[in-house]
Amino acid sequence: MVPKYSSSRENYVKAIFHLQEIHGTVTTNDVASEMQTRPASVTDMLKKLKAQKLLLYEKYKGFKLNTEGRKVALQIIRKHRLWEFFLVEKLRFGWDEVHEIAEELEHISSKKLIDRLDEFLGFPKTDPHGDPIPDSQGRYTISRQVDLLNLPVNQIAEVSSIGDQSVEILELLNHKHIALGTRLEVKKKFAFDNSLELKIKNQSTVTISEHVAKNVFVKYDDE
Amino acid sequence: MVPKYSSSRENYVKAIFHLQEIHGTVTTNDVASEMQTRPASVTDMLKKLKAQKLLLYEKYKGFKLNTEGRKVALQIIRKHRLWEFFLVEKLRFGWDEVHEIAEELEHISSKKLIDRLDEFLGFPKTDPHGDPIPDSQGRYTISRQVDLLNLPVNQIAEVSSIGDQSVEILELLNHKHIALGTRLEVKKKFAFDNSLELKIKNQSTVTISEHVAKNVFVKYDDE
DNA sequence: AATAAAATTTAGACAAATCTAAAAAATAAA
DNA sequence: TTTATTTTTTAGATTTGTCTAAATTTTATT
Repeated sequence: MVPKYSSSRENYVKAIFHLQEIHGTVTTNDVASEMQTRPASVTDMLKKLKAQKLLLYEKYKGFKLNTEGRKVALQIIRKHRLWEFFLVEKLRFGWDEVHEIAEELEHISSKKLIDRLDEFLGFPKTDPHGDPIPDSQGRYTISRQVDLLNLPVNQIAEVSSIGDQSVEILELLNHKHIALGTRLEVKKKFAFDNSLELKIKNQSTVTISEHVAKNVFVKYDDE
Repeated sequence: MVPKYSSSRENYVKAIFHLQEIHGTVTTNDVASEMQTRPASVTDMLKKLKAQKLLLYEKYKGFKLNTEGRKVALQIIRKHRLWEFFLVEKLRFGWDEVHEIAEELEHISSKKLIDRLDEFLGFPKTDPHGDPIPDSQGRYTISRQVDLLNLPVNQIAEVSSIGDQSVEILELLNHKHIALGTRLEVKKKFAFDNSLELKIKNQSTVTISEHVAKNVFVKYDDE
């Protein structure tokens, strides 16, 4: 009934996973600065993670998680993001205040708990920040979040957030039937003023200015 | 943002609180056997708790929590019981499987989290085992859980659990309109066969056998 | 009241996670 | 390709929580 890995070990695995997603390979200093700790402490932990067979590591060379390590990382990320979703959707927290609490909750060990929570929340695909939530097998779909200017033409996407929170832009978007969750695609880009022509799914075709496009963020599945 | 007390310290405080509720005063051996640890470890921790001013302790004498210690204990108990309630009511766990998970969740530090959870759950007064949940100030109403044979005559009480889980007893109780949460009182006790006459609140008067009475547990506010 | 038994505490050790300061290895620069 | 710089690792301490074995204090029993 004792957790397989300590909170500390889990935090290292999570940090390494995060860094190797960005840079491919990971260094001791990277981890130290990511985790606000000392390089010597990182080295100490690397040895333990290697002994536990979560890590490919030879001293003075770079390192990365092996398959088992990635599996562990994805389960922690799953827990973190499901708890964040819970805090925002059920307990009415703002998305800016949930991270710290989820840092604690992600270390609760029960697998059954997290699977039941997932079900209770309706199997959400992304957390309140738009990041994907791995399923109980660790599978997830990478969705990219970009503003409309950077959305490839003919790529179907879903509105995930609005940059500018002014009443004015919301009024404009509302008029054009664009809201959070709306599925749409860019049909044409006009180089002259960077305005866009959008096809709102199952709806009309509308035109928006560069200024608006910059403030509408969408996500779409990669590949 | 670091928790004020470690999980280990919190577990000791909780155990001491539990024991002093039962026996008034607490001994080193009591705590050791309650926590499945060694007396020497208890002594070590007592010193730390005393240094932290949670405990009245002189060596070789007994000890007990001071006001601050009791406050801390009640907040942990509050968290434990609210999480148990959540697990049973929202995530459909059985009450026999929630204790261990709540042992972990009770150490999550955010006060705001627990107050929001309390609100989300509708400010429940008791956990799934019928034990009282302290409010955010640590106040709670003691309710006693007894079987119907031991319920004083004319004492209004609420059905809190059923001992025997057979289909047969549930069918019988269902027929007599007795369910979890039903409010009732004992009007008459027949010494001949220990059968009881009950008044179901806002409903009929019914008679049940000793066998049934033994398996129906109720709770009522003390004093 | 003296002694036996039980409870409690101390002394000293250990594991986990962290740190500082110094040494070693790898990389960059002259 | 030496030398200088940066990165990484080691050596040795520290803190927290735990343990065993021995010593001490309290309580119970003749």
